[in-house]
Formats: sequence, structure tokens, C-alpha cells
Amino acid sequence: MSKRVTSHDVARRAGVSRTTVSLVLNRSDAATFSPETRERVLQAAADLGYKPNSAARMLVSGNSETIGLVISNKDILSVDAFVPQVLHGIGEVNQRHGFHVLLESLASGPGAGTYDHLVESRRIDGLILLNPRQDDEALKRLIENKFPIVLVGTLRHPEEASINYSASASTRQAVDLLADLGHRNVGMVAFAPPGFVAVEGRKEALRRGLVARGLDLADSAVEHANFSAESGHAATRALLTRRPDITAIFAGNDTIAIGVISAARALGRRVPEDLSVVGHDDLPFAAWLSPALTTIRNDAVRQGALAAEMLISILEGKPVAERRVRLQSELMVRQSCAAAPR
Amino acid sequence: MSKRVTSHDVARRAGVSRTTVSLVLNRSDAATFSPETRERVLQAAADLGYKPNSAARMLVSGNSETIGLVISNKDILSVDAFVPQVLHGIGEVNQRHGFHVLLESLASGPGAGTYDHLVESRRIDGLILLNPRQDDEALKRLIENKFPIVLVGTLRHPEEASINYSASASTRQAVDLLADLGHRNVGMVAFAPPGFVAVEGRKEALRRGLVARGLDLADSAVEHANFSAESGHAATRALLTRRPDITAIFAGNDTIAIGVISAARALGRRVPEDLSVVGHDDLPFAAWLSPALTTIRNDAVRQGALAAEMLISILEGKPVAERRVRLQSELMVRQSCAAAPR
DNA sequence: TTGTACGCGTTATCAC
DNA sequence: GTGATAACGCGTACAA
Repeated sequence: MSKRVTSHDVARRAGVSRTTVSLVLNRSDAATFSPETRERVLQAAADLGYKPNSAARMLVSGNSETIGLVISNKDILSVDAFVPQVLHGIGEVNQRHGFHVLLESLASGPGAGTYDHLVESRRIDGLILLNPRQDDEALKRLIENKFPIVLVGTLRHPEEASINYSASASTRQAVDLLADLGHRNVGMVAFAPPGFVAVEGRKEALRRGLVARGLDLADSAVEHANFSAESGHAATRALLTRRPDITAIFAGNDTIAIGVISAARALGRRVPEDLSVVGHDDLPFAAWLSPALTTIRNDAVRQGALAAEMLISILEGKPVAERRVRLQSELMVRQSCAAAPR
Repeated sequence: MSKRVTSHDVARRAGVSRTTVSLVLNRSDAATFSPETRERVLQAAADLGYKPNSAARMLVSGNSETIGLVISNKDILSVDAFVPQVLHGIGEVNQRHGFHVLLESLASGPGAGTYDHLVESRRIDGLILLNPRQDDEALKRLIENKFPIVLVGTLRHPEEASINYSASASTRQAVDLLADLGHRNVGMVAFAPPGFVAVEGRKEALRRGLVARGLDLADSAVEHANFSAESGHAATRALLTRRPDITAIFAGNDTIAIGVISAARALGRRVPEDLSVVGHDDLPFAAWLSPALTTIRNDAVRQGALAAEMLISILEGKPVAERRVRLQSELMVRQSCAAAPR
């Protein structure tokens, strides 16, 4: 690569001092320079293609204009399309604010201490964390130490900053839809093992919805998958074998729903005629599955964008109106639910 | 956050100089210190929880131990599960080598000059680029300037370093499979507009495969989608309306295949009885679609890992045996192809 | 309006 | 074996 251009080079070319260069370039507001000087500096910088060395800038300013995004390997491998959506939301906001994203994928598990390296090396100014686990102590410590961190999801920690959404209302709607179609035995295939807050949240929302209609969610009606469509398939086989009376299944997410549908077919059940399926997330492909998936919309792009906005506000010291944003989800009714077979 | 610990603090606590601290901590090979001093330093660092400030380290060493990954928004939104797979492969290798990934999503389009900011701010040491476009001049310039960059895909540039794979053999197999099943009119729905190397490559592989069997790929048998399942649906509708004689479709990737299947159904064609479909990539969900998708496997995790390995080797000045790695793809035969209707 | 001088935390070089 | 000193490139008081 061609030799790097320093502020010194720019200064020389413009015939001014490095101070002037720095001031002109960084303080656009300061009208404290002659338009002529200003112009010369800008011109020289452009001619030379000057880009400040970010390391030096970081060192002196103490921040990196970079936010970390931590994702467990399991998630990234298999929650599939959800992560990119969030990423997209974050990316767009970042670009507007000149921030960068450092992606850290960590081995799964409680992962104690895994953020510390990132945080303490000062490589990042703040952190966005997807799908936290309830038992993540390292994370709690970070929050309590006031490290700037925004959750996509929630830890139900009083001090957390988070973008979360409520599945209650739309889950309730979905339950109503199914109950009205005559379903009495409803099951669930969670997207991950117990311990993830989102898993428990979705399960609870379903339970409450069912109870409100005089139904229930027996433990025998719940299986836990493990992120992938494949695991969804296996879990559904187990579930329907144990509880063949079940006529409707809530899938923990849309990827799991693919597995649910495939397992149903493998067991000789048509969807939706013999088994109704409700997904979760409304990933872009959901509407194009066969049958088109009825699912609870959880706008990942929006959540990513909001999380990034909030984090950047915190980092810039701007006031944040609400530190715990709660969005409403929305039921997308499509073709995967039908009247209960009799 | 608690005050940061500098090497100076460690030095004081251990009763040695900063130099000693640095040498002990960074040069595990240098036997040039008394075991006792060595121990004292290590102990002090551990007690204080010392983590070197990465900005300072970057400034002096000139590299950031970070690799950039540039992804166009369009990709990340819609090629969906492919990107996370690659990311996963990269992440694993990086973790082993202590590297980080900086993710830059750029607005789509030719995007001239978009990497420059990243590159010249010295924020990253090297770059991995997915799915390059043939007309990306900024990229070519970067390669010609010897900036360390590894493509996942290819630009067919003599100086490039790339991880690529050949779809020829397995496309040929797929064509044979279909031809043997009696299909004569085969179409294609590309995953993106013309201009992406991978789009053209897949199309050419198909054309050659067909010609080898005495068939052809007329222009009227090709439609271009635009990354999403939805666009695959629309493109397929157009294709099958224009060429109702087509009985088998190669989808540009598995996400597009979802759209192809859904469009076929919407037009009253059963898959695979009335229309055979071949996907591309073998994303984790492909085996669980209904019908299970016959697809050309393109191991994204492996490609990501290989790209990261290669880039890190280049960065560390290690010899790289092959700068243009070419993997073989593999046909996964499942349920989405059947005898041509007559 | 501009220049000088210093600090940020680390590492390399060269004395001791 | 160990320690002082000088960079790395930038931002910014402070002096001029």
C-alpha cells in the first residue's frame, strides 16, 4: 500500500500547522478560521486522501466509535436469518453516526468473563447483546458497573437498557384464532433450551393466552429444540408421538417452524388440515413457505436500529427517554392455521 | 467503569520498569528474564487485571489484529442464512488467532471507494469480501495495491486471493439427474441481478451442463430475482408464465428456492410432481423444507474458515500455498426432483 | 489566527 | 537481566 498520509503531511501541503489541520477538520462549528485557510486545509486533505489514523485518535480520545456485538456461535449458526436482520438495523444507524461494529462470536455456554477482554481492551465503547441468558453473571456485572450496554431482549434487571418486545397481545390473538377454530390441545416447540429469557417469555405468553381461554399448556405439551430446523423436526416428532392429540403447535421461531412442518408431514399429518402451526419472528421467508406461515412478527431490523440508536445516545451522553423500550408484536395471519380436525 | 490499569501500574506494583512488563508479557520466548522477576510481573498483572490498551498497541505496532468483512445491505438482509454461516467460520478461526472482525455493511451498488475509509483509517489489517461484483473497480484497485484481501467468491483477477468453489461438477450431476428423469425444458431463477460473479458462474455452469446433454438454456428460460424469497416468487411467476413448458428450475440459492416452490404452488403446480426444483447452497434449513430440497452444497462455514485462515497467514507473512483455492461442491439429492410430467 | 509542547499507553532500541 | 528513552499520530491547552 502507498505510504500513509499523516496530519503532518496535510499541514505541510497547506502551509499551516498540524493544529490548524486538526481544528479545521474536527471542529466544523468553530468559525475561528479564515475561509481561505480553511479551504486550503480541506483541499490539501482531499488531495492527499488524508484519513486520520484511528488508533492514534482512539488513544487520545479514549473512545473507538465502535460498538461490539456479541453472539453465541449457536445462535449465529442457526437462528439464521434473525441475526442478519438485527445486524442490518444496527448497520444502518451506525453508518449515519460513523460508528463501526465489532462482531464477537463467543463459544456457547454461560461464557463468564468472555466480554471482559473486549471491554477492557478498550476496543469498543459499548455493547449490544442479543438474546441474553438469565444466568449470565458476567453480563450482570457489566451492567452494574455501568458499562454502556443495550440488550436486544431483556434480563429483567432494573438497571438494564434494552429493546424488548411483548409477545403477549399477539400470542393472545393467535390463541384466540386457534381456539375459535376449535383447537383444544395446543403444544409448543421452543427454539432453544430453557435458560434463555426469550424462550421462557414466549412460553409464558402462550400459557397465559391459553389459560385466558380456559385451556392450558401442560408440561407434556412442550418440547425444547436447539436453534436449528433439524432440532425442530426432532422435537416435534417427540412431541407428537407423546401427545398425538395435539392439533396446533406454536413454534419458537420461524426456523423451528420449518422443522415442525416437516415433522408433521413425516408423521403423515397435513399442514394446516391436520395440524396448525404458528411461527414467531416473521423472517422474510415466512410468507413464502408452503403453506405461508402464520407467525408473530418481531421486527428484528427495527430492534437492531433502536438498540444502536439507544447505545449511541448513551455513548454521546444524550438523554435517553426510556431505557427499557417495549415494542408490540403483531400477528401475521396467513395459511398455516385451519379448523381443528375432528 | 473502574479506572483502567496501565502497564505503568503493573510495573510499579512489581517493582520493575514498564519495559520489563512489556517484554515479559509479550515475548513468551525471551528467556532473558530471571524467573523471579517474570513471576512478579505476571502476578502483578493478574492482581490488577491488566489488559493492554489496544489503541496504544495498534498505534505503535501498526496493525489492529482486526479483519474487516464487507457486506452489502442487500446481501445481509436477504441472502439470509448464508452470511451467518460464513461469519461463523470466520469467527472460529479468528478466535484461535486472537483476531477480531469488523463488520461493515455498505449500501448496495457499485460502491466505489467505500472500503477506502476502513482501509485507510488503519482500523483493519485485511479484508474479507463476500460475493464480489465484476464491476467493482475500488476492489480491483485494492487488490492491485496489494492490500491484504481474500475473496469468498472470485473476481477472476490474476492477483486475487480467493476461496471459491466450482459448481460445475455437481451442476452437471444435477442436470444428469433431471435429464434422466425426462426433463427437456429447464429454467433458472438467478439469486441476484446480472453483474455478480456468482450469478454468472452458476448460470454458465448450468448452461454447460445442459449443452453436454444436448439441451440448452435459452435466454427466455432465465429470470433474475433479487436476493429474497419474495423476489424468487415473483421471478418464477414471470418465468413460468412466459415459458409454461418448463418442468424443472434451478434456483440461484435455497432462499430463492423457497420462492420458486411457493410460486409453483400458486400457479397450481405441485413440487416435485409437476415441477422439479434444485436449490443451491444447502443452508441448514434446506433438508427440512417440504419437499426436502435437492440442492448443490456450498459449504459456507468452511469457506469462511478457509478465507480467515488464508488472510491471517498473509497478514502474518506466512507462505500461502495456494492463493486461489477452489473447492468442489456436492449435489445433495433429496425430494424436490421427480420425473417430468408428460 | 496560528504554533509549541505535551500526553495518551505501548513497544523497539540501545545503554547499563 | 534490566531500565531509560524515543517514537507511533493525533488532539488540545496554552502561549504568541
